[in-house]
Amino acid sequence: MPDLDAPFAALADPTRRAILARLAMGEATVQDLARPFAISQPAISRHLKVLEDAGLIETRIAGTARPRRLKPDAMAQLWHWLGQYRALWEDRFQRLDTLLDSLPQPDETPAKGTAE
Amino acid sequence: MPDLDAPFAALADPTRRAILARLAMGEATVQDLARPFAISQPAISRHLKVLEDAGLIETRIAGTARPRRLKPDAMAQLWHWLGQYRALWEDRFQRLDTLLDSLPQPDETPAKGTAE
DNA sequence: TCGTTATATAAATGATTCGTTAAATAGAAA
DNA sequence: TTTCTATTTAACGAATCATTTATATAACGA
Repeated sequence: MPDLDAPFAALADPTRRAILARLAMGEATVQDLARPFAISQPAISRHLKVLEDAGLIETRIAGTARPRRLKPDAMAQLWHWLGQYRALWEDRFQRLDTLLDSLPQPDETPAKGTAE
Repeated sequence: MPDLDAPFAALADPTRRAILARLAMGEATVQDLARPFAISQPAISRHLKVLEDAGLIETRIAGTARPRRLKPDAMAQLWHWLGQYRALWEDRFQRLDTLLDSLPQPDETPAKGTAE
């Protein structure tokens, strides 16, 4: 079982998620990634190190530039890990559907729905 | 868009993931959850607070006990967020398959005993 | 070579996290 | 009431994290 701590921790930061969203559109250099943010370039470099240590991105060396690209496998692993629990929320939805189907009319919604 | 920081951060801890795995089998009290771990019960209570603040679990009050139960919706949201990137890793696999199909032979393995 | 650009690393600092033990709270039971 | 049990909260230290500024490295171009 791979290490899940690092990738989950890496995703728990909005700057890093924004970096990933940018990289989903293609390679980008540190400069490209630093530009839209109000934080310094060294801070971006450290975020990139966190992402790379977590296996979420990889680096290519091109002259003095180091374009980063997404490495989606790590995200796929988290996706599958969460999928372990999929039955729980789908079961919940299914039972909710069943409940709704069994209701006579959707006339008025009751108070707050702590679905049990 | 819901807050993703807290749930991702909550999952970046093996003790908390183990707690979730236990709760996937049904409600459990703090005592139940503390037993298998080598850390103190107050430490477990704090982990539970982190999980609850992240929306991953909820608490029911039953006398002096406070059984926790899973709240899978938060995990479903993370699952969907990761699913945004699904095309990337599936595309990667697809291209890998295409590449493999286009190769003439499964080239020689560096191992020596190619038992045929 | 020398200067510029792209990026990383170091040092300093403040915030957060994770664990502990001790004390507080609140219901159950006697 | 008193005492037990379940749990939270407080207080604290060690470790880690995020950010900044300043410095280092490394490749390019003149």
